[in-house]
Amino acid sequence: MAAAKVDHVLGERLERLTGEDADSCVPGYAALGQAVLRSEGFDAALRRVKALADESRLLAASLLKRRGELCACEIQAATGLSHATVSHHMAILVESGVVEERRRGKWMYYRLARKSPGMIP
Amino acid sequence: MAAAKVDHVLGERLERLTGEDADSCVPGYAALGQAVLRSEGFDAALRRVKALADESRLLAASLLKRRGELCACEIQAATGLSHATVSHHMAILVESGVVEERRRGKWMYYRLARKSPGMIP
DNA sequence: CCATCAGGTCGATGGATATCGACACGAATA
DNA sequence: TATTCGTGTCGATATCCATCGACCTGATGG
Repeated sequence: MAAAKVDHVLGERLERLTGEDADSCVPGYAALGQAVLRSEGFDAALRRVKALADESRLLAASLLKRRGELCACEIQAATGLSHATVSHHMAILVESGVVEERRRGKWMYYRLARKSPGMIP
Repeated sequence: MAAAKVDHVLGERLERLTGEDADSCVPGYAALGQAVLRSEGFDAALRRVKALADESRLLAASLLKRRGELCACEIQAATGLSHATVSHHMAILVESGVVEERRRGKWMYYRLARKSPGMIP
């Protein structure tokens, strides 16, 4: 676990020379990949980046960062999309935890959530 | 530009009472949306989040964050994907500026790029 | 109570993209 | 030089998802 600082290429060649065949590094890295996939916060981070990985949603988030709070009709005006599409996008942003929503009568207001964890978990 | 602190709902209703029709807030916010879309760094930020908005690519980036540097075959082992798919994913990560690459003989090494700008421009 | 309005929901669809097999290419190796 | 090995490239395909029209839900106003 702590012995991974050596040059892996030399290590792999050494392992091969000592008897292991081509896939000498596979089991260890496969387990590491599975561990990272199941690690705390990976799913949440993936949902956050996926939520922002759309031009319209990143635009909405950027507008919220600049203006603080906007209602759905303003985001619709800024993006030029139909209200159905805006509703769809904002639901994704809210569900991912990037944006918080607040009703006020007929209007729905959106603002960025406080926390800003790094992109890469 | 600095007069946007007032409650937009009251402002919109006031505009409507003063003669403007339903789309009173549309032109201003449409122009704002276009300005943000064309603003410095928006495209780069969009490419970065898009590059990370895939389970395999986010896993690769997370592994690079933990291990510092990995070669293509190790990422292939960790993700369980074909080498063609890994090559495709790493090209996207490199092209977006999230990851840097370095050849050494037959092996291609990847590491995270230094800068980590926020997700939202 | 009825009309209007902001926004949510649903189904269909067109475009984007993740994935892989097959092939190509350069580097190490015998 | 011939051979193996790691990786890039190129279709083809299957899946995902952004978008919108149509309809529905709640709230406001007369």
